[in-house]
Amino acid sequence: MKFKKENSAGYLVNHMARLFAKELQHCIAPLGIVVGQFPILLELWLKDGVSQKDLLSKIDVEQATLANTLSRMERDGLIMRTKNPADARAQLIWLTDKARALRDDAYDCAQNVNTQALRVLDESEQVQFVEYMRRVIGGMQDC
Amino acid sequence: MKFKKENSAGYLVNHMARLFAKELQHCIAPLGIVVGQFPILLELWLKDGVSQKDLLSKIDVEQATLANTLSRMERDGLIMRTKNPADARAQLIWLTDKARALRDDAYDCAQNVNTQALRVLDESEQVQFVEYMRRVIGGMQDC
DNA sequence: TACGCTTGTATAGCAAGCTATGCAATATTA
DNA sequence: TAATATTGCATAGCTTGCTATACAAGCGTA
Repeated sequence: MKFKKENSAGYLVNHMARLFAKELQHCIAPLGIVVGQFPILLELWLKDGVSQKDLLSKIDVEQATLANTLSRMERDGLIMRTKNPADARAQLIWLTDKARALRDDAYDCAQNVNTQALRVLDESEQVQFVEYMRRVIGGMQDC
Repeated sequence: MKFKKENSAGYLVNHMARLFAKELQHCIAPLGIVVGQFPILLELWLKDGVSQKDLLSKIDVEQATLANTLSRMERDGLIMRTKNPADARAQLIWLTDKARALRDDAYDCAQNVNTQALRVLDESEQVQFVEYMRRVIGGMQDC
């Protein structure tokens, strides 16, 4: 009848996620971006001029979450939207120069947070840890 | 100059945490509770009649987050607050009978979610995974 | 072509997290 | 004891996430 949170994967995962987010937040705040925008920027740095739907397929959040985050990014001058000539419902999403310029610094932040966070594990443990997470996520997605 | 989210611990941790929360949410919704209340209930099931400060020391969220969640729990009839005779600033937090009755079902939910989520790992991998998380969290807390 | 289904996006409304700040009650100290 | 500092909690205001719903534009089909 006991339940120890220190042994509960769910509890630990939640706690760890908040610690990661806090660290990343700290590092990217000076760049003028926030954590929820990060995955979107990662995709747009690879390729912009895409529809919201295209973006959605590459990002693991719900459509409504993406739409809201995009609104804030537009407000903050990180993206611009143009008409999609092929479909009047959709728009094309473009990075601004400002957002483009942040890329390398942002990459560095993410790398540093990961490195710092995983420094308590040795090289092979780190690989295993990431591998475990990928497997767990994979298993949870096809339910 | 590349940054792959599939290899980024931070990205995976965040994604995994949302999947866990979604699963737990699903399971406990019929009980009339929500995920943010879970850690608080876990502590109160062990011992209630405590101050907010006592609770805070056992729960890994900020004070403001706890205060807000407690308000919603009071609204939802899960807790009651009484005056603390020893200190007029503080209050004592008590579970209602309704909340007390949910305990075993809630434990089951949490156990089931953990079991399901980790089923892709074998016994020893599960132990390692949890151990890794504890170490990472430990390392991130004393920064 | 007109009707209805599907698709792309937006909006409403909520929970849960954060930082920053306010404020009254207690404690400390000059 | 009066002034000041600390403590316990609440509130404001924001982001990020969710579900549910709305709605216009496009598509398919009778």
